[in-house]
Amino acid sequence: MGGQIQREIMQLILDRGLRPGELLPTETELMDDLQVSRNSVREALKALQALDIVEIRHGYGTYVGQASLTPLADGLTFRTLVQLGGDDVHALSEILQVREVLEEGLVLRIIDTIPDADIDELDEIVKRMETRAKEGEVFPDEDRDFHEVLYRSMGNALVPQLLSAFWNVFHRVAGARGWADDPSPMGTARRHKEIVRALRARDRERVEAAMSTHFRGIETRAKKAMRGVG
Amino acid sequence: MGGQIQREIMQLILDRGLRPGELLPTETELMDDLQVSRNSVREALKALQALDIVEIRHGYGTYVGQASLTPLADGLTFRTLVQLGGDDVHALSEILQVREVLEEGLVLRIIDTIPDADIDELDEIVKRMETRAKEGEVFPDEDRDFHEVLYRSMGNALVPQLLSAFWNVFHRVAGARGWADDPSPMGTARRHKEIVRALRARDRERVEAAMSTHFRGIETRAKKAMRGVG
DNA sequence: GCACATTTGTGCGTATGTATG
DNA sequence: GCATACATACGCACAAATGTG
Repeated sequence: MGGQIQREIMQLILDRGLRPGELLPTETELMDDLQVSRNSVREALKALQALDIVEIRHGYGTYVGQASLTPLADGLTFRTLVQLGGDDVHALSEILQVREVLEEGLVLRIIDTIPDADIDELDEIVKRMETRAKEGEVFPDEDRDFHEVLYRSMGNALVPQLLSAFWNVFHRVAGARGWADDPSPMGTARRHKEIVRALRARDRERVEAAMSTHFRGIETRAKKAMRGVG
Repeated sequence: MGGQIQREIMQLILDRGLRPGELLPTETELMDDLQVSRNSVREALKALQALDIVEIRHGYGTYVGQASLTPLADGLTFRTLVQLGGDDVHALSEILQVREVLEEGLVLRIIDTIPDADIDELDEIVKRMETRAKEGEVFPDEDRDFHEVLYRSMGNALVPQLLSAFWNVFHRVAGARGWADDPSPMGTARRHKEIVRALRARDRERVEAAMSTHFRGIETRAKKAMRGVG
């Protein structure tokens, strides 16, 4: 089997109780431990690096990785581009649909419990969005921060990583295809502002409507981009 | 940069418009095209294989992969085990929480549109569950099929893959930790049956309640397992 | 700044395993 | 069985990056 050595290295990490950030044995030591050649060790490490299970630093050593969702973003990006290449724009709307279902469900779970401090922070982010929008600029970083702060109070580390992965796919595909930036930053800022207002009012129906409107905005923007270039 | 050759190979696939299942250039051809050694090509291919972007068949050739969510399942499994190793059972409940939000949102989107034929198929799956449960057996395959058929009518290929990835993580972690199987197959079958009944009645509130109960069952089962062994 | 050891990165040669004709 | 073509695996040598003294 090709993935045998990979599994042995993963098991070695688990057996020795190594934690993310800690140093792995050197390639030479792994050769001795697993009784395989250096090339085989390196191929296994490269595969594990692609999964963010290990992190390799030239001239220093190999660490246990964070097992982030980077590989998910990589895989989905490639998957989308390959399908777009075959004249299929369906893949991107599938990702958008999953993200929408997730966020509309998530926001209802935090509506009663999100601290006022977090809502204040969302307000600040929206203010920055508005400032940039007035100058005709786009604000991908603020957009990213917004959705991260929104679900921070859940204490679920997987949620922001998953959303971030979807977000990355969307923007990387847009970049690779040469699509234009958000054509209406003012509208995007306004839709985020309405989410914050609805949240502050702790108004369930209004929050649902605001989040739904937010995603209609993204959908429109994506379809425009596809028509415009693709 | 380490991932340079990987990106070049990905770009090569996109540039040549290769589709999943099609044959890539041989390693020798890639050496010539990219002007790098065989080892470098192989390490890049191994990394892409880990992401399911290429598929390597010994003695035959390298194909464009399906870009499935296998890497997500691998990464989340490792992530969970590493954190459990550090006395942290939080990671698994995070995954469960995301899956719950997803499924509770998804089921409301198909409630009015799922074809009667699919509901009939769900009924058949539940009947198989009951048969096995009566014999004291567990039914992981039927469980898997149930949630796949449930969302089939959405026409979103990402949904079942994502749910399947989460499902795999859950069961692989359980296996690696030596946790016991479902202690109450009858209860699990009953909860699935109620979902089908609520769906057939197209009763929104009842479906929500049934899905929520279903996840309370999984949660209980997981917590029991953790207490029992971990 | 400099020399040195350690570690990962790259390249090449060769032998072996596997599928096709 | 044999020949061919390909992937797989191993071992060695040297280059490049990093940390230490």
